[in-house]
Amino acid sequence: MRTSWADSVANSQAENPTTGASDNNSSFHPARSTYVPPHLRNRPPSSDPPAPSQSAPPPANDRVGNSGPAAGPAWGAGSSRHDAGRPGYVSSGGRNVGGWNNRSGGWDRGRDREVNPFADEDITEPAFSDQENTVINFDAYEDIPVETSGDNVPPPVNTFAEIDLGEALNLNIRRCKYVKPTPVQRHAIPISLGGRDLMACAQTGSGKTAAFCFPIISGIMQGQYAQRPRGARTVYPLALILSPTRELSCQIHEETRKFSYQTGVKVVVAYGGAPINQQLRELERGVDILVATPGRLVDLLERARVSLQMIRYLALDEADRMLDMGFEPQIRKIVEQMDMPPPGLRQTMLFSATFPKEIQRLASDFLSNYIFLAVGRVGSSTDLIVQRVEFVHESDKRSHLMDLLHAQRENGVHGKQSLTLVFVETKKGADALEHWLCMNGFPATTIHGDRTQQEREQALRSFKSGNTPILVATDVAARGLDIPHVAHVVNFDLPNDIDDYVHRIGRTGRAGKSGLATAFFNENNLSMAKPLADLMQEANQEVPAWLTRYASRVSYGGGGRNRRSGGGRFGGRDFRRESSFTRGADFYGGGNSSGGYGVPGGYGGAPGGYGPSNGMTSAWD
DNA sequence: AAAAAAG
Repeated sequence: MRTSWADSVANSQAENPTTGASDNNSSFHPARSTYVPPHLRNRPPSSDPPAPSQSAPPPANDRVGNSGPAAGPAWGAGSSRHDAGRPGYVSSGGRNVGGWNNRSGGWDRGRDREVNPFADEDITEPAFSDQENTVINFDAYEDIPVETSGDNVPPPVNTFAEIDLGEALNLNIRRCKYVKPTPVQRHAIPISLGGRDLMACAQTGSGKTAAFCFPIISGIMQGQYAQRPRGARTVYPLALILSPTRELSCQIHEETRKFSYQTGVKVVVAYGGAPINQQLRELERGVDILVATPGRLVDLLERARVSLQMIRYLALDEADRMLDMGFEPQIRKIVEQMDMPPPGLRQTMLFSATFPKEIQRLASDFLSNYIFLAVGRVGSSTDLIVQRVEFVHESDKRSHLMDLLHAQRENGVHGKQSLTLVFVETKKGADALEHWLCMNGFPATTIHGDRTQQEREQALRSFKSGNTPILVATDVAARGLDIPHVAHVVNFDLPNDIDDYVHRIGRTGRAGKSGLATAFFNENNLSMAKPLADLMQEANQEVPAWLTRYASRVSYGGGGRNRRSGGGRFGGRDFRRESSFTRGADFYGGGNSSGGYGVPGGYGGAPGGYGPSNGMTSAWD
């Protein structure tokens, strides 16, 4: 019933044959007609054993790694490698014997208890049987503009096969049915494998988690890390992944577990609102990658149950959020004031769909000689999301929402209602709207920070399963959550920041599928008129004339913080490109005129600087 | 001003 891996390729090619025609700015067009899936690549004409069937995961006690029929086909000798400068790598002539899975630490005994994270795949979405839709529509990503800046940017890859991620990880990639890397993965993975720090700005739903997870897992598998101290009850993770909400941390954990299945790399999640004792027990069983929200991590650090002194990889998901006003002190405490190795001694990766310049400036404190990567337009899935704005007075919002929901119910696809995510401004407002919807016969639930963690997770489960096809949410659900089958995002209350809008609408149109986003605009949202109109225009959306009129009245005080003015097509642009020419002392925190971004060589004509003629590559060139 | 994140 699931399509096979090869069929997925065929399907994704057949589904959307015309996508490539529109964008004249793209300079890279992978030769789709000659595409060969990774498991068929680099294969000598005969003699190699067949690739394993990805529809039949091996039993849970399957031997790990180097032996068995899976070894070989994906890594032909002579395929290009990006292992330069990675300490500890052992080249093994294309057969990956010996370089992998020889970590010390001896918790192999725990491995046979490792729960198969792929086992419950088919029962998690009982309401949706069209499994082929879970395959990413790659053609939707073919023509995406890419911009990189920094010293010696490693070239992108076109397939997973040409990256030496290791047998066990590649097997998991196949189990996940990832056919080929998404644009952000194509660029970010070689950068990370090259040992470089990275600030990456990529559209919502484009596979950022895998982009930072694969190099971490691969690096840990290869690393000959010194025996970690075994302090009384302290654990010493090698990698830390931080995210701004508990649900997102959960999701990253789930995903990372799949990627690390039978690799010997242990992933543990820690977040607030859940009993700490169970998390402590998990930690005591060993942890290589710790996924956490900031508050609970600080708690664990203060109890000395976790030490960061062995951290080799730090990833901040939704990094701009993590560094905004509310979170910044906590993040600085974790990254700068505990025992984490400084930039240069760890590898740091920051990911988000949006990256305002002022946040980039803060973030550069955490980075060393980093590469900036921007993939896609205006931080959004743009073309895949149809955006509508309607003028709705505050008092009319509920009845207007009901009209939308009625229409959607009647248009219901295949008899089942598609999922609708409704964003509101306040927690009280969320409860009130949920109650009203339920009273009016619409099965709704709500997620916000005043609910218990149990309630939050239950709400999300109920929504995902289609049991409660309407979810009323505050911004707690705005970022990162990957909820399949969200057909419609309603901004019942518009946010005050255009970046929040970008993240919210990004809950639909995921994995290359289309989606609809409707915003209710009224006199309370005047400050959003211009940023919203600009964003929609850049995304080739139809902008109502009335909104353009509001937008042209420039007197609204900039409350919407139109960071994109003059910003052009990219959701993110490397702030170093501008600051290196303005040289304002305020950008450098005073006096620190060359090393402020960890960029050796400064900004002048020196080799490795940021002159327009060197140290920069771009997909446009 | 609101949201999130520790209990």
